[in-house]
Amino acid sequence: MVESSGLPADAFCAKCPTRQVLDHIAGKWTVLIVDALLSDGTMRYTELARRIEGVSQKMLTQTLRALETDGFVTRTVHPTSPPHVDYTLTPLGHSLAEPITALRRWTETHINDIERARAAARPLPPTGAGLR
Amino acid sequence: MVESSGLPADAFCAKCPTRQVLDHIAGKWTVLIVDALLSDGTMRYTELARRIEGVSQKMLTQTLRALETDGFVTRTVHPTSPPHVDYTLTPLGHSLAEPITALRRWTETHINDIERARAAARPLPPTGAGLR
DNA sequence: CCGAATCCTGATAGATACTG
DNA sequence: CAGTATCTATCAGGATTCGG
Repeated sequence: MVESSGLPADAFCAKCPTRQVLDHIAGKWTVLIVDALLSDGTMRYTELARRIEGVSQKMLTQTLRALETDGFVTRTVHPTSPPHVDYTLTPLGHSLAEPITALRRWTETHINDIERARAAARPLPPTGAGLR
Repeated sequence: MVESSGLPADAFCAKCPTRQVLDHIAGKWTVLIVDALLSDGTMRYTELARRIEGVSQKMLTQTLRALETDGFVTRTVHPTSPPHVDYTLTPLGHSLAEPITALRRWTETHINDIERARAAARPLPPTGAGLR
């Protein structure tokens, strides 16, 4: 597996472009956006905003633009009033959707085990999950 | 699939614990750490630091602790001098490794398509994908 | 009204230095 | 060796604003 700069794709190497892409994909909202578009086909901006609870307009726009430049979604503006913007997955986006859906599914399936592990790990967690 | 609080697991719902877990898993370093532990079995702190280029000590520690409380890795301290700490995947961690590895593999496989899309999208920045 | 850009502020990642 | 403490740069989120 060799990419255009002639080096092997290796996500463990900080320099490899794979790393940047992985960082995008691993982003908080990417999983949910791609997943939503996979199940619904084409969605409008506000449909996505409503579907993905808790996302801000800023992050939604920002993530969608990143997905667009990476070639995962296409953005179609209908010059109507009120404005109408459609987002849909490209073939590349569809192929990305597979591992991404697998990840969300895994999480939903194993949430019980994880919550049990959390309870067992720390019998008294007040706040601040990280180290501080 | 119903979790302990009696609600269906739904990552699209902001309240669902699945969301928090997904945020962890989708974190920048989690993918690389779990993946490294999968291939190497057991690794020491500095082995992980060396393997995963670009990770800071802070983020490595923080991510490892999160993985530990979520039940994905076990942390074993050998009371020797110098200190010796081993990290290894739990069975739950192993099962998580499958979708995570799939994601990294996908990225490494499709990096060509993505870079092509990026070049086509805008003759400008690769990483500054945010809106400005 | 929808989609998005801007400004402001609190949280978070990262670099560096220090410690048992 | 394996972290911790601290400081700083960066980024996410909220509110507001704007253009069609």
